[in-house]
Amino acid sequence: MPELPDVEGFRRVLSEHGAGRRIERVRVLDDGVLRDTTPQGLGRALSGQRFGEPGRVGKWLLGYTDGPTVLLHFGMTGQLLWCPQQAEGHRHDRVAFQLDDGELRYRDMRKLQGLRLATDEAALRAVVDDQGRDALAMTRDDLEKLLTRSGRQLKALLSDQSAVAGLGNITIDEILWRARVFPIRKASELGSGERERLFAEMWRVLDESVPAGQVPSYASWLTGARDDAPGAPCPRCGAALAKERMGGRSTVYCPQCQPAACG
DNA sequence: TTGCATGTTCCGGA
DNA sequence: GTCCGGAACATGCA
Repeated sequence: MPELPDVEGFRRVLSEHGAGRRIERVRVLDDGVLRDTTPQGLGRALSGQRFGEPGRVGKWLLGYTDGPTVLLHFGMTGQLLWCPQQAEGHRHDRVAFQLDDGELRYRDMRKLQGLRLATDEAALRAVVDDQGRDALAMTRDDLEKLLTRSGRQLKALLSDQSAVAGLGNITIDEILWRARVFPIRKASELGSGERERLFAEMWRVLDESVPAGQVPSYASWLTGARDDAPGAPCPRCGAALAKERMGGRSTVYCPQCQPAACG
């Protein structure tokens, strides 16, 4: 699940329930998600601190406090939930930040990523500086430069978090399908009309997804048909959708709307 | 039992 | 240096 829109949703959860509140205690239920700290270290660093207004860069949620910053990455299966007191536990709860009337729980089945603790500016920078311009902050000019200067395949380029931060597999397929561009076209070989469509559709997909806290599954979107690909009809033209591995990721596209040859 | 999954990182090779 | 594919990570499901 977690791509930029999802992480924006988790940021809202942290903002609504955590900002300005004191962390009474940190419960680490599975230290397999701690990347550069220990249960004791995390507890010592954060207990007694107050959460500030959280931030986000790409798929990283930045949990600022009066002191250190806790950085959360959700991998493919992570979530952040607000659980009032007495709420039942879940087998995939990994870390819980206890506040006075409930707790914020980091839940993650696969533990592909996890939590990091940044105790100073340099540690925070180390993570943030690896990220490219956040997709939501990208201007037309930013994307223009990125595309014209790179000979890489679009799918791979847009998946690269150091190039554009926040886009994930589902979002990228959706954007490329709406812009009618074949996923492995070389970025620098796109025409100006195609670059313009890419920017417009990136903006539209994010604009509709961010308030929803996920890339929504609509019948008129590729998302509504992709689970049944290959073979499911393209919501736009009815041709059979294709599903192939491109740029190292499973990719769904419409051979009719997104022809491999320049169009 | 096998293959696949919406993420990232590391490695070898072109 | 750039780019690509493949494997690895941990877990559940069809």
